[in-house]
Amino acid sequence: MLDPLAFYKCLSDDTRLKSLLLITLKGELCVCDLTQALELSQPKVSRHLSELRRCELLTDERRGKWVYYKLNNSLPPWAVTVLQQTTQDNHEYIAKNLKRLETTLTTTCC
Amino acid sequence: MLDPLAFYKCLSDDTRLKSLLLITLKGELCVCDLTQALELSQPKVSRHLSELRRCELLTDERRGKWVYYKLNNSLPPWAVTVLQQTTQDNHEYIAKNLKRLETTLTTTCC
DNA sequence: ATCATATATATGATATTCCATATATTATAA
DNA sequence: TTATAATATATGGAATATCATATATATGAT
Repeated sequence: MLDPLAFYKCLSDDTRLKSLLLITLKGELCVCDLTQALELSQPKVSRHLSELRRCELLTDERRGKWVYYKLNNSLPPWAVTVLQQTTQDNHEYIAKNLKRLETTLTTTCC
Repeated sequence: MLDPLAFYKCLSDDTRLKSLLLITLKGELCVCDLTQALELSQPKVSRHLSELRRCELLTDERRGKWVYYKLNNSLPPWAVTVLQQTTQDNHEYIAKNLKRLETTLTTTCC
């Protein structure tokens, strides 16, 4: 049931941490949203998201062509607190990506 | 001023995470306390503590033969919250080490 | 056929570990 | 007082393990 070490290993990579914080903030995002927001290759983003899914931090849901990721509903409360607190107090860390996310979301995404 | 990625990289190793949680719980501990509690080699513990100091999560203070480590007073509040919340809700993760800590602390430590 | 996403493999980069040794402090003996 | 030993901690260097990346390819939906 998610030990803290596995959890923090997930947070210890730039791509995964930013993805988690953006998803925490936005509720859910698809792979292409994150690919654009983070300015990274699709395989790279996909690979990290799949790891976050494997560790049960995220769940995925396909809707048409897109696959949306959101926080796993069964995350323990302490983990949710950690993600929310980190998101709240580190806005600069994701500011640039958030901005890109917002401008590409208004236009069509992928 | 401590970015979240650097912080979580520090928490992504078993030795470092357990050391941090034990120190969060106990206030301060010396290297030999941790060496015994974690049942690890002295150089291994020392190396990880020195990294936590380098990243400014911990500060050290020599008192006689012993070097005591505690949480850095200038840790940002969100980081303190994360450590406290993690310690509180993951007691099983450090239960065995805590027990060892308590039995060796009563006798002379090193 | 096209678009979005996932995976496999090879490779490179980083982190971790161990062993031996160095330094620092204290205690003890001559 | 100096010399020596004992204990606590830190570090250099080599061996190993772990992780991240790019490229190529595969799958699945429209």
